[in-house]
Amino acid sequence: MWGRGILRENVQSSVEECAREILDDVPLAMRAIRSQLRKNGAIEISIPQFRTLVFINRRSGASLSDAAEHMGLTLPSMSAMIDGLVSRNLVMRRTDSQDRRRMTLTLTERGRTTLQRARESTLAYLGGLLESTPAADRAVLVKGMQILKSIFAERSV
Amino acid sequence: MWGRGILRENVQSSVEECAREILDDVPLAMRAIRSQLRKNGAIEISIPQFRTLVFINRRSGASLSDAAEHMGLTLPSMSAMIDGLVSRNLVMRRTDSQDRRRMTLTLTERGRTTLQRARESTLAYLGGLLESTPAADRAVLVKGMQILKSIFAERSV
DNA sequence: TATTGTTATACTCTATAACTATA
DNA sequence: TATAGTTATAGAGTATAACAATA
Repeated sequence: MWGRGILRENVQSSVEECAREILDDVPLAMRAIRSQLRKNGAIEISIPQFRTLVFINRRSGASLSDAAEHMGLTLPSMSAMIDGLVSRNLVMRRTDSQDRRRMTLTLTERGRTTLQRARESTLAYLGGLLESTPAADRAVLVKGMQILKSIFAERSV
Repeated sequence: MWGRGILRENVQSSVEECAREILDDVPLAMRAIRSQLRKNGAIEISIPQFRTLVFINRRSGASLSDAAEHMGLTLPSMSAMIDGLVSRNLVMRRTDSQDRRRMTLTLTERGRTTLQRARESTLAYLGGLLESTPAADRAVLVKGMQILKSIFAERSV
């Protein structure tokens, strides 16, 4: 079963080899995803915009600070990004009635459909690339991604 | 051996599941790498700059067009990026004596040391994160990265 | 005429510093 | 005074359109 595709013998790997592979391959994948996201048909969005929409979709009503912290951005940076999303009618920004310093963020209808279409189109693109990959390799890839996530999840979000 | 860490039973994976993991996890890893690269001590460089330095280091004397094609950028974009690297004394840009339309790119001494230091510092950061990861998981991660690379290598250079 | 690159212009992403409004 | 956010400003990264130089 193992060994049908790329996976072969090694069941251990040095820290150094692993770090090298991550540094070499993650940026490669990222660039492909980014360029795909930018030709999503009608409404183009960037990776930071996409990630922001994902966050607001999941945490509807979150504040600007919440979003900035999640994305690892400064408040002015997030404020500018939300400006762009609001001006494109993808996000609604309203003053919190409880604490009038806070801004609450929610997706517009257009924001929801844009997010969903971007996600589906990118998944379809990735799916196309994965069609010719053996299922066993895909399983290794999925496990690898989950391990990758577990490594970065604590520190960098 | 398998199953010591995160890896468990599934040896197959659907295209959809796999695509979802890639789309969710690659950007997460990318952000961590980027933020690390930006605090490399003395000389800060961005991911695109880092990748450009890597390319020029490997293909010393390559032209602007070569670099642009490798990075998937337009010529004006790459021209601007090289402007920045030249002004920071990391890259030398000279007219090719054979074909005077072409610019040949090489690293300066400072470019070489900057690249090496950035690479080592980022690898050290990744290595630190990987210390507590079981070696069996690291092996899966390495295989996963290699599969990831093979998927994107053809299409998106 | 085709290729290689640059300049002009514009928009997004990001930061720091200084500010306003609210608590 | 402390917190939430905006405005001012600046620099990198990216694109398209128009241009110049060379082949």
